[in-house]
Amino acid sequence: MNALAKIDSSPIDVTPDGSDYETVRRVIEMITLDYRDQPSLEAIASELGQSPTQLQKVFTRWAGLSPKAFLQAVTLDHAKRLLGKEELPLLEASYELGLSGPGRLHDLFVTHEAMSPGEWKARGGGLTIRYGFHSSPFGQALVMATDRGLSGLAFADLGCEQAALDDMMRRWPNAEYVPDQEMTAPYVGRVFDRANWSCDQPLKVVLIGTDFQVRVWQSLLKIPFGKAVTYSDVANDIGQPTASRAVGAAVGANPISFVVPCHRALGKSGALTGYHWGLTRKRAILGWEAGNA
DNA sequence: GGTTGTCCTTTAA
DNA sequence: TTAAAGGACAACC
Repeated sequence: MNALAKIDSSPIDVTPDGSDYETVRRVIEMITLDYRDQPSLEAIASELGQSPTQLQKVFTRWAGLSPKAFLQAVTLDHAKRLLGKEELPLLEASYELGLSGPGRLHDLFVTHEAMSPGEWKARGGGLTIRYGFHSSPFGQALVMATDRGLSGLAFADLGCEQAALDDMMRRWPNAEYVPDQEMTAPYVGRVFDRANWSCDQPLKVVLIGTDFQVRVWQSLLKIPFGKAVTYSDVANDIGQPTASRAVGAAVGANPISFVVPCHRALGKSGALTGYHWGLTRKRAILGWEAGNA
């Protein structure tokens, strides 16, 4: 608790555009709330008490897209395009690159290791997890790491940090948690700045979950930037074509959001079906990827 | 759009 | 080991 207080008083703003997210979030909410009568830029701007040009600037800086283009990028139509016709071969193709050894999983270049079932059963017992809050392009980011690598990444809107922390701590109740912003800070720059995505220094992540969950997450890691798959695609990929619904549950339990790109999993129709940290954020991330492709 | 069918994981006896 | 509950689904009114 006092840990939180300390965090609040000394936020580390690693990403300069982090504060833009609050504006962007509200724009997205407005757009999707009444998408039928597409509000004009002027209408949105006045609602937020900003000038249209100012809003345009913030938006473009954040997304790499104008509000209008962003709007396009978040439509059902565009989602279907992400799914594409050739998404299955794509999965197959990257398959052999996959699980053995440090490969090019994820454009972020991730090496991962999974916890053993025994470690999972211990519910994090014997594990020391260091954590810290940092601002990110998608709101406050809660970063968690063990000495073996990144183990958790969660999001929270301003003022809701405690809820996110509770949520994450509930997953591994027996672990020991130590607030340590200095230790977690470097991950933020590493993860959210594409310039730092390279294979020279693969990002180490630790997947803590059941066997099934880990298989699902590994499958997600193979989805390239700017692409998307359906839940049934993932089910196919792990060799259990009828388990799409269980896949959904596993995707939802993903502890390292963004890095494990659970936002690139869509319903078969291309509809965004759900997101643990809020649908708005899923839209934001997808739109951001469209603008930073 | 809502509603139902199905099937697999999880969790708790 | 078994049983019950329930899903970020998908298909079908």
